[in-house]
Amino acid sequence: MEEVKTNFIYQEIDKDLAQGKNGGKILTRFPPEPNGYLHIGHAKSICLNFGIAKHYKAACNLRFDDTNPTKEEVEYVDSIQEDIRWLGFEWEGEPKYASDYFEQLYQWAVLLIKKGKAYVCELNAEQIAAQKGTPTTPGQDSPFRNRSVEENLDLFERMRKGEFKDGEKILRAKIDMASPNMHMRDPIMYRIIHRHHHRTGDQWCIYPMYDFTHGQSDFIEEITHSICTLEFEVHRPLYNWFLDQILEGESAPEVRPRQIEFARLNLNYTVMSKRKLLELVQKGIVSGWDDPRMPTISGLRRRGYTPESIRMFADRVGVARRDNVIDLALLEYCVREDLNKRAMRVNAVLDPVKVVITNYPEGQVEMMETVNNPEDESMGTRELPFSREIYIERDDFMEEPPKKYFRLGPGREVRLKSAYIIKCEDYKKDADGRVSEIHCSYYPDSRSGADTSGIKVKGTLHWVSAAHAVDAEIRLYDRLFMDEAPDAHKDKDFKDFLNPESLSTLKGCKLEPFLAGVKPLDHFQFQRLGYFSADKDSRPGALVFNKTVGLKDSWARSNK
RNA sequence: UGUCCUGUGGUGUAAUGGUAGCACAGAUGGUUUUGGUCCAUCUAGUCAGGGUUCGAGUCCUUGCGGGACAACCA
Repeated sequence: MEEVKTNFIYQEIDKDLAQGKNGGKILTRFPPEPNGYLHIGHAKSICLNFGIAKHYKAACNLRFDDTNPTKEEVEYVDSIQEDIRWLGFEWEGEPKYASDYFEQLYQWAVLLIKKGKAYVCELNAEQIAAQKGTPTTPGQDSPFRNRSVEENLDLFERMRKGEFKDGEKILRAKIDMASPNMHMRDPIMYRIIHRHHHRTGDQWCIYPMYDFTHGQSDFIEEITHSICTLEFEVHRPLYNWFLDQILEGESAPEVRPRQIEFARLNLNYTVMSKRKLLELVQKGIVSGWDDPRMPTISGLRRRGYTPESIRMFADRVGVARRDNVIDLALLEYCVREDLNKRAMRVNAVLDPVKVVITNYPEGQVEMMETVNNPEDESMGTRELPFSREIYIERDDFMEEPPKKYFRLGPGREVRLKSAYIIKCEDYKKDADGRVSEIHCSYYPDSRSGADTSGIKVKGTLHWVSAAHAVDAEIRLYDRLFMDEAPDAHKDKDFKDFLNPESLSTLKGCKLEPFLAGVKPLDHFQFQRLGYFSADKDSRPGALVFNKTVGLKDSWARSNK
């Protein structure tokens, strides 16, 4: 039962299939450049490409677009694979690399030179920019545009041999310097970069540009549908032009890749460009690519998001061609939706205040049975220790509570979840006027599951037994940026909108003893608070939890 | 003052010439030993004008709004 939402890309593929294109074959690809970690925007693309493969019972390749050794690193290659697998997808065969095709690409470049469709140009970057024109004015031909084929061949071969320095020469396609499409104005095919490449080592000192690489790599792999984001739309004529050139005079191939663009994902209160995310990492504004405030896959994972929740999100945002900004609330909804059904309910008190149950026998401990997840009976039950002194949330007591406050206050009664009903008899304050201890009585005949007291209360509180509680550090997160579109302000840097309170670390939190032995990335609902999971920094005796997302809180909302 | 893309509730996304639907967000009520979940109800939309048609969100046209394109990045 694949409930894949339909979108225009599926419709285009269906049309191609109906026309008998590509021999009925479907093959997609996910083509990251290994120059950063994957983020939630990539997750949309991954779910789309792998989702199409799954829907059509076809496959999806993973191909690293590694044509720029100045930016790419093995660390990124590894993290990308880990993230895709974690999301629940498996690519076809071994990971592929554009660098696997360097020799073939070189031969195709030679072919273009021989056809008089490419030339070696000696203009520098500024000169090229200057003669390129603007979107509204045509460019001018390079003085090197009409070199002989022989000279171009010789020069290009010497470029490969390393006879020239970086930037000294480039290979350009000879198309049309007056084209209204800037990308058709004799685009650069190869540039000289004397730099070690993470896979080909020092074998090459010339590297093909994206435009001369991507379409041909798709062709080599027999990708049928090359799906990318909207900014590549203006590249499509060039994508097709290069394919036309290398296919000219050949018999028609079985598969001719087709580029289709869709609108990238934008999230409010978030930046999504790898360049900006890298800056946050490099400047130490966040702790790393996997900082739980980052919109990276690794950040979301550490934050406690599940692969299922991210896939659900990708499914719900849809795929179209118009620009969009998705509300962060939808992402949060998806993770709540998933975790609600799966997360074990436990008790944790983030900001503890002690309650002494004055009529409860000193030294007595009762084990209270409690359900692990009311949404899933199969998750069973467990026992919680109850004793004379417990902790409750400081928020759950008010000296002068308003009428609609259902929690504890002088003379008020509440249910302790899975335990007794208590009544507040008295409380103490410290020198600063802070409530330091609350004294309550309990109703022995109100025990959960065996309540014969007949008392009705409006509120139920979570709690932990003071003597049995384990301490933990809990990290709470708020959005990283205070502005809905931090990178959309012309005169301001996106970092001007950083939220100084995006991380708050709580120490001395009190957890029920069950939590002492949990593993990182196990998901829990801290009853009445939200979803949490143990951080990778967590150690036995020094527990650390991350708040993934809070529960919906209509009380807090109505009090705003 | 170019070329291309794109305009459907607050935010997304369907409707492929035939009843504008779904989700999130928001509001209200019910259930509840989580102020959660769940259930019910409500709010709110085709950018504007003209045209074609029995019938237009959809096709044509003219405007207007938004976006992309001038890296030896991808």
